Amino acid sequence: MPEASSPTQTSSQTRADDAFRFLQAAIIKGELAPGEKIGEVELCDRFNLTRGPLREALGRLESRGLLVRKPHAGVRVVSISGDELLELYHIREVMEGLAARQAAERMNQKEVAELHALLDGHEKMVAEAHGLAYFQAEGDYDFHFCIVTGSQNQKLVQMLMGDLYYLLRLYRCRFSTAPGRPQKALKEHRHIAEAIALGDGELAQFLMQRHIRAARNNIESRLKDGDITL
Amino acid sequence: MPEASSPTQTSSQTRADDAFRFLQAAIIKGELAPGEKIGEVELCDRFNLTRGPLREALGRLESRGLLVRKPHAGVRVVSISGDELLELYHIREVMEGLAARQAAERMNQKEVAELHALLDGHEKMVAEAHGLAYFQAEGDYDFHFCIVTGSQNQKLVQMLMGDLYYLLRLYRCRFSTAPGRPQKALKEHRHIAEAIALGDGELAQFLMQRHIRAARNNIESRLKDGDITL
DNA sequence: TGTGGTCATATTGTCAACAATCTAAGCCTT
DNA sequence: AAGGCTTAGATTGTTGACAATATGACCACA
Repeated sequence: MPEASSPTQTSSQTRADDAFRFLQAAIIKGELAPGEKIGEVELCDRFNLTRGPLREALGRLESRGLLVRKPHAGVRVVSISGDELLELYHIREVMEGLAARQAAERMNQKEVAELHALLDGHEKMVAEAHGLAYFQAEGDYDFHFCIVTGSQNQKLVQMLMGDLYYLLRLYRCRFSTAPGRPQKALKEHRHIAEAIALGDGELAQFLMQRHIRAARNNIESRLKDGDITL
Repeated sequence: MPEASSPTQTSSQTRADDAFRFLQAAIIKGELAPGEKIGEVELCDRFNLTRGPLREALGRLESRGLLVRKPHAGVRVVSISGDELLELYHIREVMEGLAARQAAERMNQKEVAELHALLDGHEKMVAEAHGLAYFQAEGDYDFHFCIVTGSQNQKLVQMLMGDLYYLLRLYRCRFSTAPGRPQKALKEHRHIAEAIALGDGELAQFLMQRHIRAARNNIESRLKDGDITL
């Protein structure tokens, strides 16, 4: 069992917050593997926690879908099937479509300029990777994150960030990029950003949905081809 | 402070489950009012719980958006603004649209027949209320619940049931019915069910989205007219 | 060898006590 | 009267011990 991310002292308000962060990071990094059964006592030893805050963190991670808890029997890291992954993409499609529409209606000029600048940075990145990768850093530098935030629909942000994104991140690095896909994805991002800049909500929604549907179709065909197993 | 729902002994697996159920019911019934600050010790006295399971229940309710917790400062029942309510309806529109589409693709003939029977029962109910109300019991007898379940998209069910429906139920009984609206809503339900029976996912999605948009528009105009304050 | 029963141990759920933090009341100054 | 400071008490967060439940090892029997 490799040693997990080292917990360093931080400015969080509660130990439960710490616990949540440690565990989530360990899950996303695969240090706690999908399907793996994990025990409270072991986790407490490993992350230097006591059971109270740990249990609270487990509850939060459960509500995010990252863990599956069974009363009296313990906790497993979630493991989702190919079909379930595709269902997540269906949900993502409609929700991010809505986010793009609302972003088009609500983002101001400064924010739109920042979005374009973000894409300029991404374009440089793709070029440096010789078109072989389009890796987006998490958080503020992620295109999708910026659109969802730009929707200014707090509940939508919360649901996507809380319920979907972390779950999807368990799997994202599994999909090596199809040839030419980074440039294409970047172009699609550009089109979406342009629709948003024009305030054309309907078009932004349409383009975002198409973009995510393309990703879903890609995953679906690769699952069928047996290129990927989950 | 009126006495809350009486906790009766049930067959749940943990006291945390009990606590969750008691509290959720009290919130939905308005016994714990929107915006109200609630204290752990008081809740323990009231529901005959200890703080461990109670805190776990509070965490779950927080993740469902029914409570707002602030570290070291306590818990409040959520209170959402008119704008926030309308945002929820936007989300509901796209997600239930997806649910209707997937239900059209996946529900079998028996399930579709049950859906029609459900609507027959609703029609009788509306007639008995002389067109003045279209009250749907929660759970299995709720049209929307049946559609979402019929989508067979587990994550979608979970997100709608876990993140949206209970929140919306805090507010539903606030909206007295516009004249003629029950019959209209029932007719819209019928159309949706017919599209599902035909397996026409696109039409089912369109009709469901229109149905929910109508509800949102109704709420929006009444908020603007000052008919309703939250 | 396979199946069922028993029991010890490990693990999860709960409890009560202690620690940490916040809030409101009281007092003093302007 | 209003504002600021201090402190006691209330409340929330954590801890460790005990209770409840599940699991796996071992044994007996067919």
